[in-house]
Amino acid sequence: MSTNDDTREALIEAAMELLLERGPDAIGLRAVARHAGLSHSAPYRHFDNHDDLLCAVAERGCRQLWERCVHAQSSSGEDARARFQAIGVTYMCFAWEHPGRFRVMFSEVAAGSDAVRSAQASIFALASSAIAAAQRQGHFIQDEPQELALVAWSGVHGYAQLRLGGLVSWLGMDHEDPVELARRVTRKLFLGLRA
Amino acid sequence: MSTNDDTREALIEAAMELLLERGPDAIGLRAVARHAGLSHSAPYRHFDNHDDLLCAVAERGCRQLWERCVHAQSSSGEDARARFQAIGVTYMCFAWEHPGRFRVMFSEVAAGSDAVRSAQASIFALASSAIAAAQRQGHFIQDEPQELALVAWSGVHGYAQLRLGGLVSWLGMDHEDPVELARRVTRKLFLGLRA
DNA sequence: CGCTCTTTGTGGACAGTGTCTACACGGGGT
DNA sequence: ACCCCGTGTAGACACTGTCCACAAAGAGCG
Repeated sequence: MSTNDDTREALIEAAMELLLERGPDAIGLRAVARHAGLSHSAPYRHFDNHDDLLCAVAERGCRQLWERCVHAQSSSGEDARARFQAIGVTYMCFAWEHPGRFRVMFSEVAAGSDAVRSAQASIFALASSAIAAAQRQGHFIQDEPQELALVAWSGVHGYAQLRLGGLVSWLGMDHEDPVELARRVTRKLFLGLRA
Repeated sequence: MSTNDDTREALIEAAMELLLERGPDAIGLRAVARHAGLSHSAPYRHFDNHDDLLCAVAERGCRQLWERCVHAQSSSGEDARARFQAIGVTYMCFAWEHPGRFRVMFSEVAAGSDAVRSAQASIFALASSAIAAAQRQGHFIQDEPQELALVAWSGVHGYAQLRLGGLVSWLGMDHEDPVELARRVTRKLFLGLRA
């Protein structure tokens, strides 16, 4: 319930560590409290719910991803198309490097949280404005930017999700450099499949 | 452990009903057994594990989706591009109509099962061969079909996943006909974003 | 027939979980 | 000095996954 708190932060941090070490199922309310050196019911002073904790973790993950995307975009020159591609590649690599975080960010309970959705919306807005810039430079087709962003995000997100599901390694493509593969996929999304 | 069994089928069926009515979290081992009118430990005669049950329903879901894709493809004419698009639209609509099933099919535990992965591979193979056909008709670019299928599937799967996450309704696009929207997205994936 | 052995189902038990409630402490405002 | 209120604790309850020991029921075989 509280807004400004220190132990709340410690609990989220403990949850992130547990998530990193043992995956999403390890973030139980009691396990997190134990990991933070607190009693089993302490978290209820800072979170409504188990789901509430998960949403806090998801929100933090979204903000981290957003930061990385912002940084990748701003450090890749002036060409709007390159900037846009940098966002996509960063997104894919984030999912690849932090599978647990990514899973929580787009889990079912996270989907029901307004805070998480607004954090996701920031990422979407970033992609959307990058697309608008690329449109102004004449690289992208002249269409509703929102819808283009939806399509682009679908491609990037789907690739990330399928990779987490093990598809890429099942296809025998996992020996490739993840960054290079991500680049190829984003380029194909950009160019389309049409002959 | 057993291979041919009737109650095993009943348990899976009970799990599917529970999944439909109350979502993925409702498929507990005990809850499923109760729903099937059995004792709490009966499922252990037919499944190794809770995860094993989940994988069985995931596998069944994959096979259902595969059947629907096959049917959609075969009942949409001779044009290879239309056949390919039919698969994508069917995939998106399946996720939209059966969100619980879809979530289980691509959950973390399902990703660890060989049976599920081979069921997913059937879907991928379907898309892959549809792409090869479209290439032969000159509709698709001449590139490794496997990689094209990966990109196409990424787009379709990502859209489905994001829609489940509530993104589409958050964008205010949920008043549109889902089939029509799915068509637009697949067309954009086909055409690409390039000007 | 009677005897085993395997399969299937049952209930009991244990640890672990989410959640609620009752209690203890400690600092800030009146 | 007093009393709240925010924070932390332990206890309890129902529920879960999992394992174990047991019962019934049938198959194969002397």
